[in-house]
Amino acid sequence: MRKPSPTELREELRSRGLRATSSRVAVLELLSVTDRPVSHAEVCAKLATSFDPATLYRNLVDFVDVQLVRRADVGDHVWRFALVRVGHDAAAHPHFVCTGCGVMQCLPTMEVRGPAAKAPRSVKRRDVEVHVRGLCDACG
Amino acid sequence: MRKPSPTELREELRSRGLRATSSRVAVLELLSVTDRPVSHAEVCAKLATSFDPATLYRNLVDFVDVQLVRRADVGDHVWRFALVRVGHDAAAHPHFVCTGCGVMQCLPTMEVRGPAAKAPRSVKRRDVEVHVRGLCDACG
DNA sequence: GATACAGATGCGACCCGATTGCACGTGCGG
DNA sequence: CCGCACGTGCAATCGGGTCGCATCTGTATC
Repeated sequence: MRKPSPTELREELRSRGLRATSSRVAVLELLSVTDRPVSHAEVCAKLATSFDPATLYRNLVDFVDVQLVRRADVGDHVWRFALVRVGHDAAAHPHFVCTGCGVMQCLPTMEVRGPAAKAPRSVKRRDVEVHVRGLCDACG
Repeated sequence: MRKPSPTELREELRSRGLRATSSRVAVLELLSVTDRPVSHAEVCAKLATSFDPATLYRNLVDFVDVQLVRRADVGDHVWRFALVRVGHDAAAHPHFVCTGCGVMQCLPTMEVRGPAAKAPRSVKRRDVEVHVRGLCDACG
């Protein structure tokens, strides 16, 4: 993951209507250089010496509110936060979720199909996220 | 959902190596007559006048341990417990999960397909659960 | 049936992630 | 460079999930 410059990060924040505070820049940078969803606890582990855990939490929630970040729950009762990357629509393709360690991975070549007769409207609309849940090779 | 007789429930428990206590019979009956995953809180709402919440919780995890019940997290940070029904393999077909209210629904006609080239082994093995996450018609 | 004991229960305590209230601090539009 | 709306720090709360321990009970055995 490319490390964006502080200026880029600030502009990204400002363009979403958020003030470019130092904690937000730090959190956003952390997310930018990490290619997997991270939990609030992980963010704290990296940044809690500089910022309050509640602040980091609110930063993450703020990012979710402005759609900079997606909040995912992998099944372990811990929210994970991952940058929404341009050209990467969550609804576009399934994602593999390891039920052991929580890592997520794109499955760009796969798709869900079949008659959606009795399915909810959101399925027919393709307005859904598909999670393929199992053990990753490392956990398996 | 058919209501099984207490004797059937007791035998089911005994056959799994669990003692047929009154709380277990009550919880198992509740699960048997409910066709959607229920949370610990819901079980408590029905049975807490007769049994301790911690007991009900332990009953549920006991059931999970002996594979009588499946524990599902729908994304709201609340475990849901659903009876494993014969002839209903969770890996067999996708399940729709409402991200609003948590109801789960089978999508028996749908399937995930496509080249699984870079996918984890568990995907190739089909040893995975597929969740289609979106809003149900009621929440939509 | 009576008995013994492994397993189950009830109660309370505790952990930890999530969330919020409030007083103080600061980014940034004017 | 000023003011204030927005953000932060701190502490407290809340709730689901878990566990320890003393007591009780389902069951195998006699």
